[in-house]
Formats: sequence, structure tokens, C-alpha cells
Amino acid sequence: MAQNSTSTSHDYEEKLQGLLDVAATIFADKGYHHASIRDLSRKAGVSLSGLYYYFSSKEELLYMIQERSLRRIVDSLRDKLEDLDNPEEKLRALVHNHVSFYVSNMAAMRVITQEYDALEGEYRTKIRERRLEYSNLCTEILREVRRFTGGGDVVPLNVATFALFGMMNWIYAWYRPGSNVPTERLAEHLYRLFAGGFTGARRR
Amino acid sequence: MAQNSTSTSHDYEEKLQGLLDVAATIFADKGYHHASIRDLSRKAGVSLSGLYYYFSSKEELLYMIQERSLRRIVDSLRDKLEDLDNPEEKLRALVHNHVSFYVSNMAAMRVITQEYDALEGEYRTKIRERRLEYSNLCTEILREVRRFTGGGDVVPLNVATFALFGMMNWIYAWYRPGSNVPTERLAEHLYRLFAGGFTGARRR
DNA sequence: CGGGTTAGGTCGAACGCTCGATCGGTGAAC
DNA sequence: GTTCACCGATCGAGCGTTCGACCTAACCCG
Repeated sequence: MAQNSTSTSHDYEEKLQGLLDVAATIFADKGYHHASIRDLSRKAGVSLSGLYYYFSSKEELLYMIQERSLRRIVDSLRDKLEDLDNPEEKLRALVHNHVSFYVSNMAAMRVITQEYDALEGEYRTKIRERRLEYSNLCTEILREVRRFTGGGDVVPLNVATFALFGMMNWIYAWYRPGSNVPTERLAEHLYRLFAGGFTGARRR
Repeated sequence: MAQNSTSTSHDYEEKLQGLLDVAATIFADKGYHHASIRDLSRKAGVSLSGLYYYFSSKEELLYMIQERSLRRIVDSLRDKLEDLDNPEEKLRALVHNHVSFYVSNMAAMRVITQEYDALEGEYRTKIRERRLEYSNLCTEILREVRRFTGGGDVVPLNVATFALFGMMNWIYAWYRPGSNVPTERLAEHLYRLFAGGFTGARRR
């Protein structure tokens, strides 16, 4: 039987995370359904059956990849928000946090973006809750920004939230780290594009 | 042998398009790799082998779905642009065209957005060319807008292009037609969010 | 008009392959 | 001697694709 999280040793945790990282790149490359456990077995240098010591099904593997990354990105955001009061700075922190995490964990973030539908039942429910927690956090920041800047009420907050995530999550489709646009500047571009439209939009 | 496009009868073309529509909803639901030709056979009421009269492989099926929709959306955009001179109105037309087509062809557009990587070889090359044609069209309009409004040069045109497509293509993840935000208004929201940030962004 | 040939459209059965998962076993560590 | 970490062999299911056969409507030639 695989260990539960309370009795997890250091070595076990490290190897599991290594497997999750390799699996994330394979899922990101070929898509969850097209990728096979045998691919992971080969790339990780572990026998097919040996893998099942670390997870109990392919779907649990997908779940763990998504759960861990979502937790890390939200934790990291909450951490940065603690030092900030200005709503526009909070929004800026959100964009920079998301983009920088996205670029340095491109495989896992792509899996989160593209393979949510591959989850079923309780796995799906739990990931949906984590996603909701994140997007609610974003919506609340946008609400503060609107109150702070006295902006119009043209664009509904949920539409603005999804537009922002759309901009940021589309990164995988075109951006390559090491391009002539450094990650830091990419984040600032996206922040200004969005914030300019969000705080500037007025009825005609 | 399946007919070629020049000798295509009316009935043949109609039935093929019907199969493509059903296939698009299945691919959108389950993902290309997870969906099976047998699923299509059941939903379309055609025998498994009978399907191969209309296409020669699962991948060609995916290709035809993407190719036809991309062609239609670009043709429709070019048509609308003909009557316009004002760059901001052109940008507005692009957003409205994309969003309205996206919403009324959600399944096919989702396949285009998510299953590009599933194509290989020549199929992939041809779809890449069509995508490039579309995004170049968008970039050129943004260049005109920038010249017209005398906006700053803060955000590179390609970054702005991808940000805009990201906003629009994320629709599948949250928007449901018949929600309390009508499609027309959704398009206008996205246009104002983007245009406000794009024409308004200045160096600090 | 009538018999024979062709072409369009469809089908059931089957082939060869890959997949996720299981099971009994093995050896080292404590 | 129990627990941890891992493995080879195998199972049953589902996959994309092919093949030969079938039916029907249209067409040609006497």
C-alpha cells in the first residue's frame, strides 16, 4: 500500500514529486488521454507496476499534479497580498504571481488549464473548489480596484475575472521562456493591458 | 472511394458536414484522443465502417473540422472589414465576429483551441498557416489602431494579439449561451476591456 | 423495352495493437 | 520477520482501420 501523507518519509515525498514533474511534462506534451503510464515508466526509469506504489490510478496522478500546483500558486499569492494595501498593487501582484508561476511551471499549469475535464467525480469536485477559491480571490481584488478607482460598472466582475485568466492562461500557446520578452516584462504588459481596460472602461 | 470536392454532390456534402458537426461535439466533450470513432458511429447512426466512406482517418476528420471553421471565421471577418475604415471600428468588428462565431460554434471552436497539437505532419502545417493568417490579420489591425490613436509603444503588438485571443478563447471554460450576459454584450465587454488597455497603456 | 454492368453508399466481422490495472513474488533494511 | 520498495508477466477491454460483401439506382446496348 502506498503511504498516506502523515507518515510520508522525506525520500518518498521527493521521489513522488519527481514522478509528478515527469508526468506533468508528458501530459502537457501529449495530452492526458494520449499519454500512457508506460511513457512515464520509461521516462522515469521505473517499472510499470512499480509506479503503482506511488499512486493508485492514472487519474489520481492527474489530480495530484493539479492539486499541488493550485495550492502553491494560491499560497504564494496570499503571501504576497499580506504586505499590500493598495488595490491596484494587489491586482498587479496577482498578475505577476500568476505569470511568473505559470512560466516556471509551464507543464503543470498547462495540465491545469487543459485537463480539468479529464477529472471525474470527487477529484473533479475538489479541483473545482480550488479553482473557485482562486477565481473568487481575483474577483474580490477586482471589486476593491473598482471601488478604489471609482471606475464605471460597465463590465461585470465575473466577465472581467475570466477575461484576465484567459489572457494569462493563453501563455502556453505562444510564449517560450528565453524569448526576447522576459517573463517579468510579459507580466507587466499583461497587467497594464488589463488594468488599463478595466479601470478605464466607461459607458459611451 | 470518397468523392473529391469538385464532383461533390449536394447530399454527400450535407451528410459530411453533419458528421463533422457531431464529431466536433464529441471531440469537444471528451477530447480528441479519448473520443472514439465508435462514439461517432453510435451518435450519428452510421456503422463504424460506413464512416470511412466520408473520411480516410480519424486525424483527417479532426483536420476537416478545424479547417472549415477557421476558413469560415476568417472569411466572415474579411467580409465585415470591407465596409470599415476606422481602425477602432475594425478592431471592434474583429472581436464581435470572433465572439459571436465562437458562441454559435462552441464545439468546433473548442476543438480548434484545444486540439491543434493533436494534428501532425501536413495537416498541422496547413492549420498552422490558417491560424497565422488570422493572427496576422489581427496584428495588422492593432498596428493601425496604434497609429490612429497615437498610443504609446509599451506593449508589443504580438503580445497584445495573443492577449486578445486569450481573452476570447477562454470563453469555452466559463461562458454558457443563454446566461444573463447575452453574446452581443459579452463581445462588447471584451472589446472595451481590451481596447481600453491597448489604447490607454502609457509608460509611467 | 429489357437484361447486364457500373457506381454510390452501407454494413458485419475481424485483425493487430496498446492501454490501465492486477497479482504474486523478491530482496534489502530495520 | 515484518515492512518498504520494486518488478515481470499477464489480463481483459477498447482502439483505428481494413476487407469482402451487399443493396439499390442509374446507365448502356441490343
